Amino acid sequence: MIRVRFAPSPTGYLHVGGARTALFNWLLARRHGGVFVLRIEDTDADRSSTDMVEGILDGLRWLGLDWDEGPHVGGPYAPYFQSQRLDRYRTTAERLVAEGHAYYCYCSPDAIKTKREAAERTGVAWRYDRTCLALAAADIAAKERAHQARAVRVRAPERRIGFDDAVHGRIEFDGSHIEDFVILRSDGHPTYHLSVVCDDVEMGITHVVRGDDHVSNTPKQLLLYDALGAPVPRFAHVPLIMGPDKKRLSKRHGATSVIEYARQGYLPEAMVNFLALLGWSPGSGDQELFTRSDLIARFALERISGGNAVFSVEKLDWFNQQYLWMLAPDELSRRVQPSLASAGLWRSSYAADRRDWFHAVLQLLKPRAKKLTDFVQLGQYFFADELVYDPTAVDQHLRAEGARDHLLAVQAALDDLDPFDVRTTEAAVRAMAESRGVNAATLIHALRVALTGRTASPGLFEVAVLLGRHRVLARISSAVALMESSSAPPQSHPS
RNA sequence: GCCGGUAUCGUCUAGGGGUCAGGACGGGUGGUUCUCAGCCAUCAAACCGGGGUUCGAAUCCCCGUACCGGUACCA
Repeated sequence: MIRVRFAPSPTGYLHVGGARTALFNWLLARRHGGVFVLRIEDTDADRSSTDMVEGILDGLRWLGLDWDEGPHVGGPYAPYFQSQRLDRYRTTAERLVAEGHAYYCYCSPDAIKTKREAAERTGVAWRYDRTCLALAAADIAAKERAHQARAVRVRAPERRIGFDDAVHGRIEFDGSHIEDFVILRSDGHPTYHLSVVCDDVEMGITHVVRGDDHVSNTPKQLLLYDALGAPVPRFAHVPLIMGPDKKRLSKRHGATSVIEYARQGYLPEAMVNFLALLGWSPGSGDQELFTRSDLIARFALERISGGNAVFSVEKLDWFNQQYLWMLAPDELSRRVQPSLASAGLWRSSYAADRRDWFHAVLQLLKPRAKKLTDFVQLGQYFFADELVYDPTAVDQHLRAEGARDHLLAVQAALDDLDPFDVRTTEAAVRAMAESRGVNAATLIHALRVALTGRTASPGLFEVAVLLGRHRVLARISSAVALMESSSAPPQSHPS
């Protein structure tokens, strides 16, 4: 039975890199009918908070990565918060000392820091000098009597140590580079190495899938597995996600939190598809779009790329657009609702008697939308009573020669058109253009600005019909009024 | 500095001793058209460098270089 875990430390929101690591773990578990454990690594109390924990859980829920054991759901190895497991780490550390795998170190962090800095100045690679390993029994007794603070260090053997990584293959380290590292701080808190290994062992984790930044920690943890007499899991170190400048992805590259992408109108299914293909590929075939079950069926650690990958918002946008288009009308309207609501443009009738109309509008706008939030801007003239005129558009098409008369004529023609549909409105406008001796485009452009306030929109006649005769006529009047009221200083809008 | 990892179009990648080095995003051009988007067609764009091994290397080996990560009583 495969057991994997995602073990975030709640010092921030769920980062896209963490999200992808979680996704890979989840895919592996689902692929093999295993268990996906969520464990919170909050041993660093200063930097952790319960708000952050919930933020991370929200991110995972949004992506649809459900965990089988962990916060809220519990499980046979509860608790799943490391801050509630501190006694186990302490006990384990004591056990390692008792068995001779570790020893107490009374050196103060400051003293060590001083030594290290001195060593670095002379260009020598620093390792803890084992001062306390050499302590005589009497010295130790004296320090104990004085209640001197002590940390626990592992006694690192001088042998080559390596492992077979699922993505990188064999990775080996020379023991001479591994120092006697601290596993239990003098305040009784474990360091990362101790807590991960303890928990991974106790929770029966079979595969450790984590970021590449952990490869150099692995030999130390291998030592711990060995000292504990525990079976070593299979490791898979997945490459990091970078910004467009190839630097570690950070806020200055844009959003890094998955929840931020949710807010920006991205769909979780698009994010999952995008993230899955960032550093992983199913191999054969040119397919880019994968459903969740496709991904589960094809996922394999061995197909994860070895190199870092650049996060491309452009490609994410494309995925999002693809998934947006696949949404059924009802589903699309349900998902667009929050964006419209926060812009103050949502009406409950859109889900009731005006449902069909609303669906038709979304359908018309859809090819122009990449994100859910795009519908706010794209559909402003459908959803708001007050039209927002783009000054450039007004200058260009409304203040044009004869525009006023053209619009008035079109208005009259549309007034008693029956029926009022795409075919009839188009025919009427084109006929009007011909009788007035102008290009149909001239009338269409002016009319578009009058109806939408802008130069770009879906097909003008589709827009007109969905707006409805009443609003069309009214907006033409408003446009004419606008021309008359502000005709004196035509285009005097500096800056 | 030391240790570890990685190197195929701008980006994500497929491939892997003999291929026209394939796809996708993005970009260019043309078409459709009332604008925008979309759609259709089409183009440009890559095997980090140097040595080997081999009939043949992008692919295997070595050496460089670049980039990324680590080098804590952070995780």
